[in-house]
Amino acid sequence: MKLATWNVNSLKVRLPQVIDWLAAVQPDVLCLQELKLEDASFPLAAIEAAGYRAVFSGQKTYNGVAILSRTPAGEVVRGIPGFDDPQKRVIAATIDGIRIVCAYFPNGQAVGSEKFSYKLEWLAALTRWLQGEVASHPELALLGDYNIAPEDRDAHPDWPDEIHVSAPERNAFQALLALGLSDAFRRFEQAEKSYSWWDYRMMAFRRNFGLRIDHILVSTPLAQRCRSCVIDKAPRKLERPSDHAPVIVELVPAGT
DNA sequence: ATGGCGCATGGAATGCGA
Repeated sequence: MKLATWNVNSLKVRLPQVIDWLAAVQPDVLCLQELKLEDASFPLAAIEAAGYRAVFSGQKTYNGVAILSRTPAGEVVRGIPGFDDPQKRVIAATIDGIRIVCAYFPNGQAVGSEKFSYKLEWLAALTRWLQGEVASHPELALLGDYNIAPEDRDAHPDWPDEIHVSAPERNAFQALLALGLSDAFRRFEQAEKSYSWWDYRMMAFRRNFGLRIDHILVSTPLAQRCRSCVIDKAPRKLERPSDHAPVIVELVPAGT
């Protein structure tokens, strides 16, 4: 079973790439972030024609998240319960017994800014909510664009000591791990300077001037089933790419 | 990184992302 996440930076622009990628990679679940479109504009017909179902929480211009899956999604939750937020950043659903949480974490803009405070409040609310989710759903995966590079090795050595790598953000990431979650990518040997995002400017992708900010955290029962976790750089090499690459985790069947 | 691009909105110039 394959679970994946991809910040597409406009589903309208990236739809052909998403359809091609589904056919090539055949994930069972794909979490999407930054749809940048309203629910009424969600390209459901094209996704169903590709053999997938979808649940989504869209928004004009900014944000917007979706979960695509081969099998039906139940217990759908939009947003963080108890955290009133007009920004559409979270959708959760249960698919084949696994609680899938798809999240587009706030950027934060600059350490100390108003948006940075929002990022930390949002992170605290997410963590609080997930504590209960992990307890009620032993098999849980949190997939998305975290906008946090958890360790120094997750940022290019020349990346400034600012947003995405600050102590409060990294502490918040550790608080998610403390729920009993595990970074699937780090369960395996990986190349040095493995990143999932590269700025469009400055030939950043060619120079590999990037950050690893797209993650898949898994609960202990799922961690034991992880066979691999990879960042797929192929879509970043296409014409008009998203600035993010997809991340894929492969699970072996339960009880094997 | 000083900025550099890409996307959305709206129909030019600006805000935002990371």
